[in-house]
Amino acid sequence: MRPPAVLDIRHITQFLPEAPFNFDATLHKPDHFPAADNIWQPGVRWQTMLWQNQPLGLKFENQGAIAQPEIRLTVWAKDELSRSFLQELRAEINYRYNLLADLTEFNQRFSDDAQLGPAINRWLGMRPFSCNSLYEYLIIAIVLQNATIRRSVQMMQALFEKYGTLLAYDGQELYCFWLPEVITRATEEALRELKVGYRAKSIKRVSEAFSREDINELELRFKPKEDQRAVLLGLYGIGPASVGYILFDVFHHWGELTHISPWEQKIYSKLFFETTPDEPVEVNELLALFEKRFSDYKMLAVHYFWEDLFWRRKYEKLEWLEKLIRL
DNA sequence: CATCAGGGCCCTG
DNA sequence: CAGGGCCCTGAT
Repeated sequence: MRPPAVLDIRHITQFLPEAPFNFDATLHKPDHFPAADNIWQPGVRWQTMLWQNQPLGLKFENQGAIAQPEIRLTVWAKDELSRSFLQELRAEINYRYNLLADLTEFNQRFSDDAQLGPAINRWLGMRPFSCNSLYEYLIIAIVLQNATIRRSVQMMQALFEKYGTLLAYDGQELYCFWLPEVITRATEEALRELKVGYRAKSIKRVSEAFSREDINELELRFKPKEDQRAVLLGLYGIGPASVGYILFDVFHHWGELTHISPWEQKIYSKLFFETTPDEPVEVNELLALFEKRFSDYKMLAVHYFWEDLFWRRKYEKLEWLEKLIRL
């Protein structure tokens, strides 16, 4: 293992998220697989970030409360960072972590919903977030395809060790993502050695597309949802399931829910129809229910149910759920 | 031991 | 639009 790059330049800055804001439920998603680029503990998240070609070490600390939110962000870097760099970084973090998103309408509209209301109460101020760039999220999506959790974790770790940068800051050692060009220079065989299987081709071709700048993430943010979908589907190895996650997590379309995979179908069936896993409710019926009850907020609503479930799983064993999660 | 479906997607017919 | 193939792995 290469020695870590030590980051010793430090900047401290403060964020004032829109209230209500739930720090832990926003910055930690118990359903995400663990990865070597972040660590969470209550009130703190360490996260690496590759921004404008600079590997950064971030540390988010909760300094407020749900009604009076305040985050202290410490940024570690190798070199001195310019004022404009830090300003743009701040804007990017506000965007990726949805810190300024206004949840008022969502909270009010569903506070009386017998099922969603209590979940909103428990997780008031929780937002979806993606700490990753679009390119990075695409790599994660590819690694998730047709694999168990354990295997996704193993593939991601192998990719980090081979192509990422190990960073040391604040007493932590975490990997940082690579630039697409790095994978462009790798052969498909070299990728296959990391046990990513047929995904090697997708990882390489997506990296090539970003290296050529076929896709400009910042521009794509301002395009209509269906244009975004079409662009993403045009990438080799990226299909409707991956795109669904991206339109929600990366592009913040809170009503995007068009694809439900078999394991998710079984969990939704249990949550909304009390069915047994061997006889799940039809996907179309689930989609119709979500559309009717939550319309343009349906994925955000589902996010609340989903996270609620996985937070519970952290502290109590839910036998039926364990059987449905492919570890 | 073998077979199979899968935290999908591509390609072919 | 249906169905086979693909890296692997856990379930049966």
